[in-house]
Amino acid sequence: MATDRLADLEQRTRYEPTEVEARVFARWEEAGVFHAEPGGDASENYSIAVPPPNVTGSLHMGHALNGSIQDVCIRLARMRGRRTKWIYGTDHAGIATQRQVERALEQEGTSREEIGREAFVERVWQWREQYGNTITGQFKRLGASLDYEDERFTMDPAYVKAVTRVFVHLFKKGLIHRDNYMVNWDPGLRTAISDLEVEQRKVVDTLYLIDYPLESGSGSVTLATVRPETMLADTAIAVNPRDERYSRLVGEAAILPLVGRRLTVIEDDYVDPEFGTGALKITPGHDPNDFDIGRAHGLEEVTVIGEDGRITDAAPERFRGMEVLEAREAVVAALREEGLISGTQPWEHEVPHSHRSGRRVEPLISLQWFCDMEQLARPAIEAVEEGRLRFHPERPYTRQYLDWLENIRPWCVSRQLWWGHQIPVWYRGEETYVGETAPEGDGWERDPDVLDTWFSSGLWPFATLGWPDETPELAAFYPTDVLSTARDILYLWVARMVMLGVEFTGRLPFTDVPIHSVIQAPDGRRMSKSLGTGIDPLGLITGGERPPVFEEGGDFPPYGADALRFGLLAMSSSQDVKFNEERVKQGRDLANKLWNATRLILLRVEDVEPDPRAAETVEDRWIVSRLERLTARVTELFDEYRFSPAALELYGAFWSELCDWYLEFAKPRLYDEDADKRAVSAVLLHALERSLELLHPVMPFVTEEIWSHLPGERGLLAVASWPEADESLVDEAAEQQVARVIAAVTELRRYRDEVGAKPSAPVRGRLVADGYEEIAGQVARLGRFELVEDGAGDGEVLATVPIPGGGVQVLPSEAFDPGEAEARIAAKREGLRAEIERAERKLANEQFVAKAPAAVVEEQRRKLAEYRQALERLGE
RNA sequence: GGGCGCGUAGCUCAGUGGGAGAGCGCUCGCCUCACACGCGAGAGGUCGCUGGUUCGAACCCAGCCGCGCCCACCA
Repeated sequence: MATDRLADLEQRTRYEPTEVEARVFARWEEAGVFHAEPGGDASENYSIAVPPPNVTGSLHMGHALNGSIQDVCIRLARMRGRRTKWIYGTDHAGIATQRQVERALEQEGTSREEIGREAFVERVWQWREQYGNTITGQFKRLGASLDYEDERFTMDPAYVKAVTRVFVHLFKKGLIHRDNYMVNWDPGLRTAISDLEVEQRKVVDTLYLIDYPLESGSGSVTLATVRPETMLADTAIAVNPRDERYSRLVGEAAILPLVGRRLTVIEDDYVDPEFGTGALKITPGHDPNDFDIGRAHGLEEVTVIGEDGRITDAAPERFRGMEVLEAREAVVAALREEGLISGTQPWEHEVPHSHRSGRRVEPLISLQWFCDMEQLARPAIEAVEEGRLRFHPERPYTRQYLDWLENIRPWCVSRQLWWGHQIPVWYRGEETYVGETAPEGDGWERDPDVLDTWFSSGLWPFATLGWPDETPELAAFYPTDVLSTARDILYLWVARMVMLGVEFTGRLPFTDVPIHSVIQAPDGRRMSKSLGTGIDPLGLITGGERPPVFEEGGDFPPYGADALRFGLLAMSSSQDVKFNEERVKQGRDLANKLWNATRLILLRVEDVEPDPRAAETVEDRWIVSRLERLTARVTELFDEYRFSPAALELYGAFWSELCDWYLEFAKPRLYDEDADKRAVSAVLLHALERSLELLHPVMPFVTEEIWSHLPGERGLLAVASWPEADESLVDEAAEQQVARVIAAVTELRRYRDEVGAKPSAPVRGRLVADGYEEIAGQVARLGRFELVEDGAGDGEVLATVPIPGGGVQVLPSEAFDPGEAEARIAAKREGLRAEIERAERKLANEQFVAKAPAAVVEEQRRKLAEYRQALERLGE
């Protein structure tokens, strides 16, 4: 059996992720390691609620990065022995999902209006059945150790109950009310959207100057607007009270062209006398500022643009039914005809657009449900101020979060959609009923609107665990620990979860919020499906066509999930970064390196227990010590949510220290058939075991696969213990000594390279240096020198290669022609002289010696002495 | 309009007060008995610019130039 295991290793000289990953994942699932039965207390358990992807969505780069980050946290906690649950589920994603199904209906030549609400909602459920689990398979492919056995959906009956409970509670508390108010209307989706779903885009419009004749007949007032069509809804003209140019007009009236309405001239401080003509047309029905001014002055609110984006019957007949842009042209033409346009100019400004449909937002007065947020915001602010809720990195997110909450405005929660949580309000005539279930009696009609998707996602961390029922899951896993996200949904989702979590559970839903990079396309543009700049993470895992955003074409090689995870973690930080395929390649190479280092070790070691205390040589003590430091460092970085440095640190330590140096140091003992290999075997197995443990959260597949090849019965790595750094194994002396050996070997290799020594022939030399007693053989072997004792016939010393603590005298040999070495020695002397001069200058500076810390000064003195010695040896 | 961030090797990015780093790319030499997805050696940065603070600045401060993000109701 052990021989089978080794034969397998012997044959596979390359790590093949595709073949391994499916098999390893199946082992995890069979063992049930991703699911934890509720028990214990939330404070000792560990949980994360995954940001729920859209039901019909598929894995994009953001999911892949965020999934990798969360999986690191989850696997780390699991290895630390905590009862760990990564809460899984999907979001019904109101608008996005509804749009997909609408498009499908359009393909079939029908529409949601045609089939009716009930049938439409039924269709969406079918859609979800059909496309709803794509992403589950993709998360598994990534190796995400989510609790797939316990999947939630924001439209599950239990979740609906939670949403309803919350709405009713907030209503009874007086925080939710219905009002006619100005909202952001998306004419494409035909629904109201919240302020957060609006994005400002720079647009060049035409600014029109329009003359409004005065009622008195004595001239006119000129007004500026970029939206002439809205003049049809003007109900006043405002000027600044301190603006003397207009003071005689206050209280007078103008006549609205094309309409004939009488517009009183009012005074309001909002108007900037410096801007435009200093007079402002007031359109309370179609402009948020004018709306406020209108309410303050009790002006009439006229609506000329309807929810369908067309001109309403409130406008003169000739404009009715027109689209907004059509109406704009018609109004301008009509005004021109009357000679009332006194000028135009191009006008660049920011215009609100719908984040979802991309359409220009139409500010409209509409009857909607609003939630007052100020009261809910207070504890959410305090939690951050008191350090109970932390963002990582702290800057700039803490400040941004606080600024937003401190200036929070009412949240428009109703949406004119069919797919979502229908608002639990019923009407009968003038009566309104708000409750968790339909009211008794006939004639009640339910409010047709649904709630903003973010209203239900705001309950995610506790509604997924069964709230409002007091379930065992809720007791065991709420509050959760971490909420990982990109910054784009900090307000939209994170802040709202905090507010609602505190309001309904009395506790923060999580305590730490790591915020990761947004990964851009390689050309620096946003990754987006519509721009064609998206990169499918699955294509990188399994190998697939390289999308056109890459300069080079062709297919991705099958990098594997570990490589993608490593790459994403290594390339990300808090800053936005361009996608970098090289990092993924680096991850693949690391997996292969791990595999092959394993082959060397397992095919050569004796069957002993891994044991760092078996170290017998200085190199052994060195690697053991380095691994302890690595353990401490990586643990610290993970705990600080600094995944990129952690991944790179692991890579560097494993590759350079373990593979490039320690494995080379170990080879003589491994390959010597007569040697007692027990000590080196115990240390090698320890080094491998420790490396696998530390790398497992980042690269779970390859580490688990290798783990299964280790000798002995050891169960799954996924549930092995996370190592704790052991101070007593840190060995300063060994670290210093091996650092000198490494420097010495590098010097010798460089010398060989520069004098053009034949690759296979050793250079003869004599070691004249202190501190290499135990390890001179290693220096000679790795530096490819043949070190001889003093003796007759050594020949002339051709040169001295300076190494820490002395030098190596080079003696004549077959390896190279001595003439070629001279230039190199001269250059070396030059370099040393420069170093000596720099150090001398620094030490001659009295201020430096007086004010710099003693250790810094001492270090300079030490270096100076070292360089002087080296120069001396080179025959200055 | 307000706030925040970035500008470091050809490319992508680390690095917050004591001699400039990584990966890839490049040059030279190696199929050396784990790995060519490899091994060894090397070249390559006046750390955006200008001042200042400091014994000492990529790092702290001020200004400028160039990019980017967030927030905001100036027609």
